[in-house]
Amino acid sequence: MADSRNVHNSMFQFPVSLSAGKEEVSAAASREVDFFREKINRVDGHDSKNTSVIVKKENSLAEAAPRSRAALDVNTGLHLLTANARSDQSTVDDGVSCEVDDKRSKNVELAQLQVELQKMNSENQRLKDMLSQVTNNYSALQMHFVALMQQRNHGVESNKEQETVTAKSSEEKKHEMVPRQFMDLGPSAETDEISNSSSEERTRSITPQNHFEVASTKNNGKLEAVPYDQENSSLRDGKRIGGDESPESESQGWNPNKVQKLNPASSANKAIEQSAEATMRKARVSVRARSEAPMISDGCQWRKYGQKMAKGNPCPRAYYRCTMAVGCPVRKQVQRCAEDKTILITTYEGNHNHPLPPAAMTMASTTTAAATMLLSGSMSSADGMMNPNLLARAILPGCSSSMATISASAPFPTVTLDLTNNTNPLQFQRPPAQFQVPFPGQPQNFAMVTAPQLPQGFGQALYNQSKFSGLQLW
DNA sequence: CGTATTTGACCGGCGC
DNA sequence: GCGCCGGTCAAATACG
Repeated sequence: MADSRNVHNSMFQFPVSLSAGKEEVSAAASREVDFFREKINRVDGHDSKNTSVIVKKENSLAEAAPRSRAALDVNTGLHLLTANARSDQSTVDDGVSCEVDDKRSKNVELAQLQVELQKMNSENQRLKDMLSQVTNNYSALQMHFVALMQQRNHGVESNKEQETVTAKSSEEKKHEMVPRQFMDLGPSAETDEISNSSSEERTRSITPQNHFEVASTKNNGKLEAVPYDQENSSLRDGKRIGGDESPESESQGWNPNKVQKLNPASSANKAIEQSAEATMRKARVSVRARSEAPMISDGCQWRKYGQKMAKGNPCPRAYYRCTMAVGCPVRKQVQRCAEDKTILITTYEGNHNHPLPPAAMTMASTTTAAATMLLSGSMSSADGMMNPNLLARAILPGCSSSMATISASAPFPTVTLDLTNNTNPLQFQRPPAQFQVPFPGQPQNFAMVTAPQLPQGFGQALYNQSKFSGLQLW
């Protein structure tokens, strides 16, 4: 619980501290299509549909202020209010005779209202935080639940999968009794099954946690030397209790092969988790959205490091890496759809090793959730599609239908989130091995991205989820 | 002048 | 082994 609390603290703090940065990012990327701007504005503007709890509060306050100011006075203890109310009354009843008093009382009333407003804002913020915390806990629980469901399923039919998965090294083969060892990026199952950790560790592992200092200090500027993402780091957390925090072990996660060479005496558990990390690194989440801009704005800072002509597509593919933190392993590819150049395909890879502004957390949590869900259930072609519905529902619970595609085809498992509002999404890019999953539409908790082109209901649902769950995975 | 972007070179994986 | 291809690097260039 202590860890969990710390996580919450950090999560609630960094959006505030980074809010200015977010604005800068948005300003700098003014030409980008900012999918989250609308949501942010709505957050600030207290969108009524999405923030029902908060809005309820605000509405009641807004209405209460003019109507029953006396009642508010009782609550706030501001005696001036009563006087103001009386002065109001006098203004109505005897406005001509007391002009000076009326002016003064109006000023006082104004000041008092401002005080009230400030109080309400602070309380609103507090409520927001509380709600985020609750949502976060809920999300963590659901993540854990999904992981456990996958775990149960794999417990039944994991032999074949394990043969495939563990064929990579003899060391790993020694641990065939450990289900989901390779496919599980979810820290929860890892700690559950391998380290038999306590519930406290489990809670921490499934709770978003950042180890930014570790990640940033251990790398020397080379992205390849930074295997860390938050989930991986939290995954490691369960193991790191053992005490191995050497930079060498840090770098091992990036390349499992190198791991074996560098540290032949490493335990199989390590190999397992390193493999999982490497797999997580390869997990991809692709977002399709209509955009005239060269790149969608997802709240992060990106630096272009390459551009290539991809085969079969006249449009070049641009490669970006996240520059919000030194050594952040997250990269993304941006490419226009060959068939429909208005569609921008953004593929995210990896997890951020740093706090994100709220706008970025929307997308980031989506991709992380997608990747985690995908990898927790799709590491082998036979098993990966075992429960696509579960995965899909976890990632995109608010989608009505045909909004996401889960692909376990080579080379990397990929989740594609289609925001183009097409009735037949991904018809061009979907390889035969891919799955397309319809989603029953009950908004739950995972974040999602939205685009201006989205139908209102969908956008709202996504916004609902993203606003609160954006905090949960990062 | 510092930072970001461009772009050709390079590298590793993979199929033949 | 060779060539193709995707991805990355890094020097050159552009930009503010």
